[in-house]
Amino acid sequence: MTNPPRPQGVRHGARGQARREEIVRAAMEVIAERGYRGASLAAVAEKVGLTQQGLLHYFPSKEDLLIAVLTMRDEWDSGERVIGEEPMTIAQAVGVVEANSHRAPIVRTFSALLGESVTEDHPAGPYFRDRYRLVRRDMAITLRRRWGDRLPSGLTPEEAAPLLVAIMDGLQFQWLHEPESVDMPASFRAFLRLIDPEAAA
Amino acid sequence: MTNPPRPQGVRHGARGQARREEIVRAAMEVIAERGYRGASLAAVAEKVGLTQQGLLHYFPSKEDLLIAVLTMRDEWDSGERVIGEEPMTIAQAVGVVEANSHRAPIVRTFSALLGESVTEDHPAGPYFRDRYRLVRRDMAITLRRRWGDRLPSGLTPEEAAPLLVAIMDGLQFQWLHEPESVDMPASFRAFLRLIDPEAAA
DNA sequence: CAAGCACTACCGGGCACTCGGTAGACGTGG
DNA sequence: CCACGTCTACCGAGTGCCCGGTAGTGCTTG
Repeated sequence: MTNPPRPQGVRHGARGQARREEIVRAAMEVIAERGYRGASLAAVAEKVGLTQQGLLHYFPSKEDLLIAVLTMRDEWDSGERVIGEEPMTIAQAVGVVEANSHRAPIVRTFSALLGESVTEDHPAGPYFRDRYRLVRRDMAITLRRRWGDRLPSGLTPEEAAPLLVAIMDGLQFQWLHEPESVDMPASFRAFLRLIDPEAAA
Repeated sequence: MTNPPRPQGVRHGARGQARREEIVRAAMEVIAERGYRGASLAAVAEKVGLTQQGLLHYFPSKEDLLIAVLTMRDEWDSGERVIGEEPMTIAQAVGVVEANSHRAPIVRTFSALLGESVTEDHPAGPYFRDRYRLVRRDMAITLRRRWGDRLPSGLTPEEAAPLLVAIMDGLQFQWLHEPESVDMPASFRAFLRLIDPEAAA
């Protein structure tokens, strides 16, 4: 990882960086509760014991805060992997789904953002478009490495990749709406059995 | 007073009903552009050549308007079928996906609403929860009628139903973000091949 | 003392919704 | 046939609230 460039404008010390992370986490919570549009800076500020204007010291605009949330997610769920370098394995994908099933608030945050992002000129629009592009490409690579140009079910990796991504997103919405009726990890594994009946994942 | 009045408040004539439909369509457009939270009554009113107050004459609150949008969708895509009576066939599902791929604005409207609906106390929350419940149940029935208790791939209808629903929702988000990179109907058919390699849809 | 940090005070605007009206269509009875 | 009351349709003005963002000021700490 290269040296993180100065955000812009104000420079922040070590203590400031910790505060920034605290703020981003609070922002994720508020977004989970009310969406990005419904999230007010004042509500985020209150969670970390600041006034709205104090918060604006760290993030000069609401959109900057959103970008920080999105960025943190990338650093987060990429875990050890360096983003855009080595795609995650199928086993790792199962792990992510499993982990998500214990982190409703975070899943809610990004599902809400995904939904909003399809509206016109939404600040998270480009993020999700680029992310989908990347994830589909990586997933196709992963599938090809494991099964070659034809999956057991006869699909090409390029056909299956968008389906895998769609399943993950789609299951999250059903699960968020009725957790007791949808077993997300089990459903995901069922889908993997669809791809390869032999695999134990 | 003793006389139980129409739903509440104002009664509307035939001309009024036409106006109401016009308003609901305009509301769908505005929601597609800015989400429910971002949609202002004034913007909807302007689209149909009314003031915001004139609009409130037809729908006493913003939430009432949302409910009308949701209701219209049910009447709409249920088409000939009576909702909750006869579940749609696989072929009909393919038809819906095909049709959706030519109706980006409507897909955008409901994808945006689905996203928002996972936030706390969102007025569309109960709608989507009930809808998912119903659609999963119906889909399981459809799958069982067609393939019995085990699909060719070995899954039970109850395991496959949430996956089918998830695929439809998930593909929509990818497609909305990059239509030229995602062939929604083709992907959906690919998924059906996953379920039954023999089937031609 | 300067930079980081957080505040008070303020602003312009948008929001859903209310109140109180007006204009026209329509049916009824004198 | 026309006055009258009622009903639908709509608008102008206003209310209270919340929003993101700006300006300026002072505390604290390395």
